[in-house]
Amino acid sequence: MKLQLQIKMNEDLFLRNPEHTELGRNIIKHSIQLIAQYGFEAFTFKKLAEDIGTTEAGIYRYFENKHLLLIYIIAWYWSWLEYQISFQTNNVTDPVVKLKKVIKLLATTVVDDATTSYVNESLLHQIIISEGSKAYLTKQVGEDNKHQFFKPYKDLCAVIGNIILECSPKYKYPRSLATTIIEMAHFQNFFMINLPSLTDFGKNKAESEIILFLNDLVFSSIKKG
Amino acid sequence: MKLQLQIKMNEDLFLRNPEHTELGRNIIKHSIQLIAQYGFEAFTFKKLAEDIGTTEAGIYRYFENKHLLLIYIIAWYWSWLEYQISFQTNNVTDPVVKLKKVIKLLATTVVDDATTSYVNESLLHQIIISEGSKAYLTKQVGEDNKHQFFKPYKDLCAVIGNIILECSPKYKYPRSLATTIIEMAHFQNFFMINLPSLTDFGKNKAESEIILFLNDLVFSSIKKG
DNA sequence: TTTAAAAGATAGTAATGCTATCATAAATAA
DNA sequence: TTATTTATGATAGCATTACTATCTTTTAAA
Repeated sequence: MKLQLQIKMNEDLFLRNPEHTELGRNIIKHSIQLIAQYGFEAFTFKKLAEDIGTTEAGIYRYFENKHLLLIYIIAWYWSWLEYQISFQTNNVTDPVVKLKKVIKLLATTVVDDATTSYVNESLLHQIIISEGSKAYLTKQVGEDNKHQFFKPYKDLCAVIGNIILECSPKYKYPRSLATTIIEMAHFQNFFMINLPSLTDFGKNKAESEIILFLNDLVFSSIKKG
Repeated sequence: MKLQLQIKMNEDLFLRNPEHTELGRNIIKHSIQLIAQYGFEAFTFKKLAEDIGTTEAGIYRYFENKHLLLIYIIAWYWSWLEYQISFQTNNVTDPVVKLKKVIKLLATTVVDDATTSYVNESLLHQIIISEGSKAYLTKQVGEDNKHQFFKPYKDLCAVIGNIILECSPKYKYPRSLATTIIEMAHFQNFFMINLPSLTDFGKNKAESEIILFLNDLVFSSIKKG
């Protein structure tokens, strides 16, 4: 049985739907590779076009600019991750077990998912860590938000917030704790690799330790009164 | 009694020390204003030069590029904040009281400090919130780190980590918790203003609630076992 | 098989991110 | 005080980036 996972993306993100054409799928695939390789600042549509073997103008027919392309692939990731979470926590009744699974999913380097042929989730996870917050840390955040570009991130945050409430119905800050888990799963990873003295994981550089830290943080917060 | 607070900056950050000349101090002053106004991406040396009334080439005599200028002003802020913390927690013996003061200092919008004539700390605080992580979320982070550009941030993290250990000597993740407090003090603020559904502070939009959240997070983590 | 949609090829333009040079003003040392 | 270093101003230029426009050819759906 071979399944293709399809994620419905916000139409305002693109001029032409990249999923519908070979070139479009190549834009997604190669932009993930190039952003992971060069970083978002040094990534240009010209390099992307050369990498694909098309022209700059060709890319502009799909995406207005590189910022919207970044938001696209990041939004795709959050949607994909929400699906992963709902899949992996399906039939799990204990919310504590659910929350632990969520933390593990957030903090673990993803393996490439074969049901999405042109997206390399592993590279995408690296992009989320290094470039993820650049999607919203801009002056246009308000405009972008009006277009609902951050809905997948918000939905994920709501899902996690609800699991937190299942664990501890009286906990006062489920959403802020959810964003804290999400952001810290990535920031601690970035720091561990690049600025290890900002963390307590410099010696082993193991994701498992980030998971232990996050579990400790989350469950001591929500378990008490 | 009039005091001038002087912060010793890393010499590798600039070509010519901006503190030593009128133009240099203008570069710092106006870059803080313009980055706060336009955001870092839209900020250019040309706009800065026009704003000051000098030429682009003039700016380049002080800073190699805008990324190093950003690191400069952010590093300045962390150094200034570490000084504020050491000043405000001086003579405080109870580490819990100290840590609460630190959280408050991190999460509260700064008022302009008159002892630093050409730096507007209030605007700088806004820049830290929106642009702070862009200083290190780059492909050059390793190179920049070799030059010790992030030392002020690391020092602050160490100071806070030590206060955490004073509170709870057996706590396992003092540095990661310190970076979590620092980053979340700013991210929750950004979210509260720009993407409020990612937080639990959307209704009142009050910094005091972020402080309550962080206090709850931190003290439940370190108080047990 | 026509015809519309997508892609390729090429050009061009304003802004960005620099570097270089030469003249002048201001500060400092001889 | 003069000499000379140091900082600034003024101007030019250049490669890259971030687009927009147009025209032709290929591909694919009606």
